[in-house]
Amino acid sequence: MPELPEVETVRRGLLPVMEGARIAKAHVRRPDLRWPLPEGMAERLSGARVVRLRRRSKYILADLDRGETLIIHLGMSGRILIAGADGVETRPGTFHHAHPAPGRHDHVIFDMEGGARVTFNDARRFGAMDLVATQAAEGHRMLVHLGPEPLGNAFHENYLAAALRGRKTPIKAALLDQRVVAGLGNIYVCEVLHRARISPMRQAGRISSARAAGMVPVIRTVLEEAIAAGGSSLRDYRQADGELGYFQHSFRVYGREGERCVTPDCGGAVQRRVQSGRSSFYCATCQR
DNA sequence: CTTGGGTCCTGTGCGC
DNA sequence: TGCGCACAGGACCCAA
Repeated sequence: MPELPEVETVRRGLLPVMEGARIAKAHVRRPDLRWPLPEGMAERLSGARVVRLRRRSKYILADLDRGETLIIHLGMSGRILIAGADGVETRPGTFHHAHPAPGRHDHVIFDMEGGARVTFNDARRFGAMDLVATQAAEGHRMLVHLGPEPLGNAFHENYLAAALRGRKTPIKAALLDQRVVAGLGNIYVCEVLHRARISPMRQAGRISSARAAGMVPVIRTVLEEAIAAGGSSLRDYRQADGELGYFQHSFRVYGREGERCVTPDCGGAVQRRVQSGRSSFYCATCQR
């Protein structure tokens, strides 16, 4: 899926068309995403104004002026595409021809006041949406167990060291555990561990407090660099405006099996190994 | 409680 | 060119 940097990039792309704007009409074309969409979602969204577009971990939250919040998760393959209002009224009475026909995996469409169209597209349908009272959003079952935001103040050296203490699971799995820290996925965990020179197989609880603490600034830096680059474009993921992010060019290990390790004076090679069903890319020479 | 594995779904790219 | 298989950014659910 899009991980935190990609979701943040999507949110930023949506800001100009969604925040402060009214959803003229919402269309649900396929209600069976990961879970069934909430009852009457299209009707409840149509006519509502988005007062704020937030992000929590890999979730986008749209607070509406009706006291409800739309929660969106992109799953593995979810995308949000924006089609501008350009050419909407090529000539009078042709509004319905302004946007091309929806594609096979365009499951939810928001036609914004002003003509822009926001489309949720998700081939694998691991994505999810729910619409709940804004007051209840933080306590939603998808959000309530999330750990701290890695770019927020609650995520700090002492916290991470304590969170890993005593854990027997490999550090790779611990960092993927959204209760430990919220927003990392397979790619960024691989990148973080390489920069921190920690083996993905090392037991989380066997990392010294100092080294555990040292991962905090690495996590922040990797995520901030990725956000600044507009996220990573891999397979079908793109920014909301269709532009490609370019952080994938900055990957040091992810997808680089067989290449030389880029750590100065290391000389090792990047290896791939499956851990609990996910590929870990790492250098066995400098990651310990 | 923690941990590991299977599962949902579709598309793509590779080797033969 | 066609076919089958491995693999893909997530996270829930259940068994041990």
